[in-house]
Parts: sequence; structure tokens; C-alpha cells
Amino acid sequence: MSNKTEVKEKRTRGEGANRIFSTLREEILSLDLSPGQPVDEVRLAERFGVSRSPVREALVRLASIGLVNTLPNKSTIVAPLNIEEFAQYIDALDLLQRATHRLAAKLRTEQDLIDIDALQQQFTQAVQDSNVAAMIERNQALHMAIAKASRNSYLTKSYSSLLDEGRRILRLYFRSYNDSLPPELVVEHNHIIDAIRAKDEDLVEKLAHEHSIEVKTR
Amino acid sequence: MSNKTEVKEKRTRGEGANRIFSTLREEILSLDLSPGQPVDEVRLAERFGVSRSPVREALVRLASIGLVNTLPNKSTIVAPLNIEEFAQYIDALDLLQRATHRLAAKLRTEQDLIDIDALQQQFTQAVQDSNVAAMIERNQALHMAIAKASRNSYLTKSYSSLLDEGRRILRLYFRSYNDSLPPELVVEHNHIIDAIRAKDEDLVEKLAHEHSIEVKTR
DNA sequence: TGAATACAGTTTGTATACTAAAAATATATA
DNA sequence: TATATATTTTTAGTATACAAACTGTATTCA
Repeated sequence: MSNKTEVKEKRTRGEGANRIFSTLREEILSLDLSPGQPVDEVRLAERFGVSRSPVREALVRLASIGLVNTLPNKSTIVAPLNIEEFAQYIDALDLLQRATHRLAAKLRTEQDLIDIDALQQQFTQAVQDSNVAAMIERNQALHMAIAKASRNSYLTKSYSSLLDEGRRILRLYFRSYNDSLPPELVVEHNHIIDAIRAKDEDLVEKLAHEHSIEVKTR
Repeated sequence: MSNKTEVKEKRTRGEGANRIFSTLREEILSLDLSPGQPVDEVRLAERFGVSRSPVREALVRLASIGLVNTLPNKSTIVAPLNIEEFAQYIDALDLLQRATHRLAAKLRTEQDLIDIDALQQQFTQAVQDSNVAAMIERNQALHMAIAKASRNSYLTKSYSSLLDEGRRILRLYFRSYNDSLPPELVVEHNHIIDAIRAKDEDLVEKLAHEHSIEVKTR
């Protein structure tokens, strides 16, 4: 996957740091870079065909969202992730998920429903293809679309950070089950979406909660 | 206005960017720098007696937590804040506050209680001194101490971001009431702390909720 | 042998230099 | 006069250069 040779062509000014940031972010979240692994500025600069400046900016941003840890005057490493906090993580996710999804049931527009349906479609496809990476990514996109329908940017932002952070944990979690995903998740999604369509707030919250707990108790 | 001459003395390596970051953060959150105001890299470099590099790092970090907005190839401005979202903000804050404070009632240790008491003491002092800046800051510190007792770093982190973001909104809010603070808040704090001491989860959640709503409905 | 110190090699944090993009101004044209 | 275009000016993004802190190894001395 990572024939890490980057083509340097048009070099739109200002996009250097962005490119490095999103590439590294993707690689960290997908566990392509392993937690604890040191990242070398010079090596990255060479890899992306730029100087250390944009690399540094990317690393500062990654550190700011907790994906890498900067050890002062020493090195930067991919942020370790501690599995012990898994239960706490699910608790937090559950809280935000319930709140955003319930609000979504209350405030969703017709357009929201169209977006949500499209993403559930994509998620289903990924499940059929047994593409774990795509599953995780589209599951996240789907839940974000629902969260956006809640019309509360503060809740959505918090929920989004949690989902991001969770991608690494979920990746590990699925690995431990041989990268197969329970098809119930697809059905559960459909139930949630139906309840949002019906504007049944209580039901949505209940389903969203069960959706979280399902992962926790496995 | 800007006799903000900084003393440049020992210049511990690595602390440059940190210093600038926290100074600017403080100034933005306290509304010392007004929303929308442009921030000039060169001017900041001069003010702090450093080059543009550490200034740039500080700005990147501030942008990452949403305190400044970077307009590509143009300028960086202090992030505007939109009052219209005040109700949404309180809703989100309320949710996290209830969750963290309830958990705190369940899991608090004796040491937690000692820390919390100390901060409530400081908050009370600020109220007596009619020091609005200190009130906001110590109110935040107090609630953070309670949140930490919840032993859920994910919830605490989300709650912390919200409180931070809220400092600016609260500053405006208090200004509109001539910088006087209702003394009920002190009493409410005491009630919450008592309930946490008594491990009465339901009561804590109820009080925390009323505490938020109180601000919202003014 | 083992601890302490000195030295060399890396690598980070900062300073400076350069370049491209946008803003501001001037000039030209209808 | 108003609009379009050329030119200057400013400033953000990147490259490069340098200095301080850390790492590891070798040398010295007990």
C-alpha cells in the first residue's frame, strides 16, 4: 500500500502542509503507522519532497489533535493508544451519540435523510465487500451525517473528535475478530435511520445506545 | 495599547512557542484580543523578541483548537464568535457537565474533595473581590476539578474544550450584566459539592442541569 | 570491572532568506 | 467617470542555515 514515493509536480503553495497532515493522519488512524513509532522530520521531508517547515507544521497540528506526542528536544512519536480505556471511550461515545442522534430525529430535514441514506448505502456496500477499512470509514461518515442533522455544532464537533480517535481502537477491535464485521450492524443502522425518518426521538436514543453497548460487551 | 514589551532573557529552548501560544490563548479567551481582529506574524515576532518560526507554531496550534482562523495566503484572524449559537452551546455544555459531574459523584476520592474545596474557596474569593476575569477562570478550574474526578478522560477532554470555548462567550455575557455576578452561583456550587461528597448521583445531575439552565434563561 | 567524564554524531528548535500569492495602488482605455 | 489592466507592496508559505539539547560511544580513573 505504501510505496511512499510522492510525486512532486505542481506544488500549489499552501497545500504542502495540508497534504502531509492529511496523509499522516490517515496513516495513523488506519494503524498504517503503529502507535509509539517515532516519526522523523527529515525522513518525512524527503518522502514528500519538501523542506522541514511544512512537515513541522503538519506535526504540530497532529500533536494538537492528539495523534502524535512531541517529546521536547527529542522526538515525535505516533501517540500510543491504551486499550484499558476502551470502556471509558465507549461511554463517552455513547453519550454524544445518543444526544446527537436524538436531536437529529427531532430536527432532520428531507435533505438530511437523502444524505444519510446515501451513506448507509455506501456502508452496506463496504460490508458486502468485506472491506474493513472502508467499513470503519463509512460507518463514521454515516454517523457524522446523522450528527450534522442535529444542528448543534458543538455536540457534533465533540462527537467527531471521539469518532476520529476511535478509528484506531476500532481497527484493533476488528482485527481481533479477524476483520469480519457482524452483519447486525447494518440492520441496526437501518433501524436507527427509520426511527430518524419517523422523528421518534426516544426510539432513536434507545437504538443508538444499544448500538454502542453492542460493541462494548463483545 | 501595545507597550507589551516582553523581557528576553534566558530563552530556554523549546519554550518560545509555548510561551507565545499560552499568552495569545489567554488574551483571546479574555477578549483582550477581539474576535475578527487580524494577528500579524511579524508584529508578534517583534513583540516576543523571536523569529517568525515559533510564532508560526503558536498560530498553527491556536488554529487547531479554533481560537484563530487562518485565511490561506492572506492572514490569520482571531476567531469570530457567533452569539446566535449561545443556546446550542449551553445545551452541549449541559450534557457534558451532567455526565462528568454525575460520574464524579460516583467515583470521587477524598483527595478529589480536597482539591474541589480549595478551588471553590478561590472562586468565592474572586466573587467577593468582584473580579470577573478571576471568577470565570476559577469557575472553570472548579468544574474541571470535578470533571477530573469522573475518571473518564474522553468526557473530561470534550468538556474542557467546551469550557475553554465558552470563556469568551461568558465574558461577553457578563459584560452585558455590567460584570456583576449573581451570588446564587456560589451557593449552587456549594450544593453541587455537597452532593458529590454525599455521592448522590441523581441530585448532582439535577443540580448541574439547573446550574446550566440558570445561565441559559437569563 | 564499573562509574564518570569527554567527545562526536543526531536531531530538534529557532533564525534568516527566498518566493509566490494576494492587496493596494497606479495607469490606461472605453 | 467607470472599468480594466499593469505595477508595486505586502505578507504568507517554504527553503535553508545555524545553534542548543539529547544520545551514544570512547576514554579515563577508581
